[in-house]
Amino acid sequence: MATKPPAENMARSTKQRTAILELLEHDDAFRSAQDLHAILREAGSKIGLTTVYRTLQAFAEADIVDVMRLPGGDHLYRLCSAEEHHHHLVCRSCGRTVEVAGPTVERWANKVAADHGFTEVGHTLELHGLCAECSQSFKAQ
Amino acid sequence: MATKPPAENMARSTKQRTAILELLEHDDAFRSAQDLHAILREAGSKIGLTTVYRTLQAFAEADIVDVMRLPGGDHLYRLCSAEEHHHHLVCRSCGRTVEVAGPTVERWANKVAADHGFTEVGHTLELHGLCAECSQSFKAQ
DNA sequence: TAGGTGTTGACAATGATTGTCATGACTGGG
DNA sequence: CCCAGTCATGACAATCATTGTCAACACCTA
Repeated sequence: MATKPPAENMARSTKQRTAILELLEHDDAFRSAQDLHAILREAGSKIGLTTVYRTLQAFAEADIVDVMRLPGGDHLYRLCSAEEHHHHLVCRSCGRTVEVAGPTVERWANKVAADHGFTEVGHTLELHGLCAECSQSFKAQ
Repeated sequence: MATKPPAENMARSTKQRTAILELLEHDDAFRSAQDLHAILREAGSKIGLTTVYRTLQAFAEADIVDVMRLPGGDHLYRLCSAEEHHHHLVCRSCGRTVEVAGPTVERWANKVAADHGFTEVGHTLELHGLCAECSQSFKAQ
């Protein structure tokens, strides 16, 4: 897949934004702003941490990336293919991520909410485990 | 319900721990450590913020309270009645909380995980919306 | 190419949470 | 009932991700 233009609703296309996007495209795991910043600096970029944060935020608002929260509270970002609502199944060893549609959960959530008189219901759901490969390694060991 | 002794696996029972527990017992919404600290100080207690944090952490580890994370990343705590695994349906206006069992979700999560070769799967799920009462208020307005 | 405007980046500021450590409060044994 | 030993407390400093600020800069269009 070729690098997309940074975003429709962001006024300008800059080196920094392009660099961040490219990085995300070659990565199928969630990364933190700090991670991405470190990688970019490592690669010789002079990009600022503030910019990385701002850019990722903008991407998130534009639905270009998905955000997830670590137990510690940090934000992780990942380029997402699916357009519609979906959830993530994340390997807690290698970070590999699978996108999962969850019509079952949506229905369940709506029903439960209705049962209790709640309206305007949203939900957050995350699955985490060990992917096939990492399961192997652990077993081998 | 009478105030329970602070905890089986905490060595000592102190005024501070009892105070925190009592507060949680009279509250059916999630509260932050800072909130609880503020309330206790308001009520004349000289309890320290550090203590509140530590106590809540200990309670959480002992499964005396449930923890949830705000989008901002803060921790919220609430005394929980159900012993088994369950989820929460939280009103984002008044904070009222309903405990919800989710066998449907558990099953779904396990199936999805298995389909992708994942093992040792866990999940986090949260429902948030407007409770019946708050829905009314908003409509009226 | 020139200018206006959106972006950047260094730095300071925020704010929740955690670490530290001397002082103080429980509890069981005598 | 009192004492010692140990665990808990609280004031304070330290962390650390994230956000705010603002002058300097880069992109895009005319």
